[in-house]
Amino acid sequence: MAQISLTFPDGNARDFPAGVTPAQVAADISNSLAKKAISATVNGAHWDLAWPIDADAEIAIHTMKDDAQALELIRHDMAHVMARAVQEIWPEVKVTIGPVIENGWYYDFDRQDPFTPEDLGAIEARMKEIINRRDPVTTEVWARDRAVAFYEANDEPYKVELIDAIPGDKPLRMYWHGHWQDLCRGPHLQHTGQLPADAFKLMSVAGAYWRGDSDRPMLQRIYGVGFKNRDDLRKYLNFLEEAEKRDHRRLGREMDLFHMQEVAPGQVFWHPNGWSIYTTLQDYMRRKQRAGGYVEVNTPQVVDRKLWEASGHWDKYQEHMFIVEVDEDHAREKTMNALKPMNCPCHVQVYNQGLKSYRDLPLRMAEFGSCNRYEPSGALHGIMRVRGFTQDDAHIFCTEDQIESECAKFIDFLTSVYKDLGFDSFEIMFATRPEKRVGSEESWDHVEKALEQAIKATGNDYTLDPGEGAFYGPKLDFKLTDAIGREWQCGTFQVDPNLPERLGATYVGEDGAKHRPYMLHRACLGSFERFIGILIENASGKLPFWLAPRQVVVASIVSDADDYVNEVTAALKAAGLRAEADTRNEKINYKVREHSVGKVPVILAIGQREVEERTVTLRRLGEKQTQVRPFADVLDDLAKEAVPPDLR
RNA sequence: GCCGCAGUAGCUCAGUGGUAGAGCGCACCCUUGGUAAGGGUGAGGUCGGGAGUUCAAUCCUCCCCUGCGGCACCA
Repeated sequence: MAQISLTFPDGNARDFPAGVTPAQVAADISNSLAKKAISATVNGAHWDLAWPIDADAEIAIHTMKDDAQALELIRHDMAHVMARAVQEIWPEVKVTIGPVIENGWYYDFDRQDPFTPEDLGAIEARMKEIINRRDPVTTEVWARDRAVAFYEANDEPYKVELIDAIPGDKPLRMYWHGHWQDLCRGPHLQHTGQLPADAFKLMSVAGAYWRGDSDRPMLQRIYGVGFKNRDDLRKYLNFLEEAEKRDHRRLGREMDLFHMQEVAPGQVFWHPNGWSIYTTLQDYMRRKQRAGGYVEVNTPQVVDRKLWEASGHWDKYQEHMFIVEVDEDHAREKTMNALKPMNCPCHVQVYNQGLKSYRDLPLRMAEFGSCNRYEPSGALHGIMRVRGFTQDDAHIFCTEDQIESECAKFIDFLTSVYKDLGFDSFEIMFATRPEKRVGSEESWDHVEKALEQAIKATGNDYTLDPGEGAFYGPKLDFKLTDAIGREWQCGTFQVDPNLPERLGATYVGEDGAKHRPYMLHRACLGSFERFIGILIENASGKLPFWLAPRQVVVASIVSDADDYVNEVTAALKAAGLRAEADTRNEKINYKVREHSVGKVPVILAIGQREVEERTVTLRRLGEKQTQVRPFADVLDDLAKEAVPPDLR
C-alpha cells in the first residue's frame, strides 16, 4: 500500500498508509488524543476525523481546546440536532438549510404553522434527549442520482433544489446520526454526545425567505446560540442583557433625548436634551470640515422630478422617495416633486453655477443635508434607521489625478473625527468593481489603484470586498467597533464619474478645453440620527463631558442653600456650561439617584457648609466618592473639560 | 414590503364578555433631609383606530395603523 507523509504542527513528519483518517492518526499518537479529538485541519481545510487523506499533507488534530474548530463543530452539529428534534416531533416539517452564524446557528423549516415560543421549549428538551443518545455520526458520499431519488422519495423538495445547485464535480455528503440524516458538507463531531447539552439555547423564531429571495416562500427560522460550556453561554446571555440596557431607545427615554410617534413614523422628535447632543456634534463637524478645506452649502428639500430623472434616481429609487405632487387649484404650475433622498444632484447644481476652472479643484462641498427616504416599514429601527435624517455629506469635485490624495486626506480626516468621538480603531472595506458597471476597464484600473495607494499612504490595512462597489465606481466603507464589540458601518468614500456626466458638470482645463470632473461622495458619521444612536449605545448613555446634554446639575441639600445654588448655576452657565439648578423639595439621595439615572456627568451638591465656605461637593457619575472643593477651582476645571476635543 | 408577536395612565406592566388596577412619575401638603427613591393626600384612561358578533366588547372576529424580533432592503 502506498505511503503518504503527514507533517504535524511541530514540524515532525510521519508516514502513514494512503487513505488514513485523522481518527487513526490520533489513535496512533495516543489513546487519550483519540478520545479527545474532534476534528483535524488538513492542508488548511477543516477535516472530519473519518475522512481519508490520500496524499502528503500538513495535519493538525483538534480537541475541544481549539475554540475556532470546536465552536464551529458544536454549532454545526447543534443545527442538525435541532432539525432532527423538529422532525421527530413534527415529521411533516420539511428541512432546508441550517448554517453556523456568529454565536450559534439557525435552521430554516417549511411548516404550515409558525413555531411558537412554547414549541422552542419542546424542541430544546428533545435536543437534549438526542444528545444523550450519543448516536455516532457518519458521513457517506452518495451519487447525485441516488441522493435526488432519496430526497424525492422522502418528500424533501428543498434538498433536491440544493443538490441541483451544487456543482456536478463536488461529492455529495450524506450525514447521519442515528436514523436521521441530512445533506451536509461537514465536518462533524464523532457522536452527538460530544455536544454540550447545557450550553445552548434556542433564542427566537422568525420568518426568512427561502434562499434569501423575497419572491420565494417564507420559511420558519429558529435561531439558537451554542457554546462549549455553560459559563460561556451565561456570559453571552449577560452580554445580550448589557446590550439591551444600552439600547438607545430606552436611554433616549430615560435621558429625555427624543421621542417618536405614529403621526411621523421613522422621524425623530428631538427633545431639548437630545437636540443639544445633535447641535454640539454638528458644531464640531462644522469646525472640522472648515479646517479640512470644505465649503458648506445648503440645498432645497423639494425638488422637481426632472432633476431626479436626470440623475437616474427617479428610475431606480422612485419607490423609496417621498413624492410631493402640487396639483391644487391655487398652484400656478402643476408639478411633481420629490423630497430629496440625497444631496449629490443638488450639489452638482451648485457646482454648475458659473464656469469652473481646474484651478478651482479640488472643490470640497459639504452639506448637513436633510434627506427623506421612504424606507420599508420593516426596516425602521429607533433613530438608527429612519425616514428623515441628516447626513454629514460632502462631495469633492476633482480631477482623476487628485483622487488618490483626496482619498488619503479623507482617511486622515475621518481618523481624527472618530478618535475625537471615542472610537480609536476602525476597519476599511475596499469594494471593487461589480459585474454590472459602467466605465472603461482602464478607468476602473486607475481609480481602484488610486484608492489602494491612498489607504497604504495612510498606513491603514483594508479588507477587500470584491464585486461590491457601486456600478459607477469603487468605494471604501469604514466600520467602527463599539465598546461591546459590535461593528457599525458609518463612513464611506465613493468615486463617481457617472453623475457629473449625467448632470453635465465640467471644468476648463489648463488646455482651455472642457473636461469632466470626478465626484467623490463621502461621509464620516453617515447620518446624525444613526450616529447619535451609536454614540449613546457605545457610551451606555454616559456621553463624554463635552457632548453631555446636561453637564452639571447643582443640587441643594437644604433650602437655605438655594440662593447659593442659583448663583453657582448662573456662574457655570456664564462660563458656557450646560448647567441646571435643582432646588426642589427633595432629599439629596433622591436628587443624586434621579440625575444618575439621567446620566448627568457631574452633580454639585450644596448644603449649609458649602454656602459658608464658598465650596461645592462634586460627585462624578458612577463614582461613589465626592470631593469638597472651592467653587472657583471647580468652575475652572469644568470649563476646561467642556472644551470639544478639536479645540483643545 | 414579508413572517411572527405586541399595543391598557407620562413610563413599566397586571386584569376581566357587564365601560379598569398597581408601582414609578405628576400636583398639593408635611418634612430641611449630607450623596442612588422620606411620608401623606390627590388628579390622571374613548383600554392604538375602524367595522362586525352580542342585550352588553378593553376582552371574541375581521380590516387598518404603529411598535418589537427577524427576513428582504439600505442610492
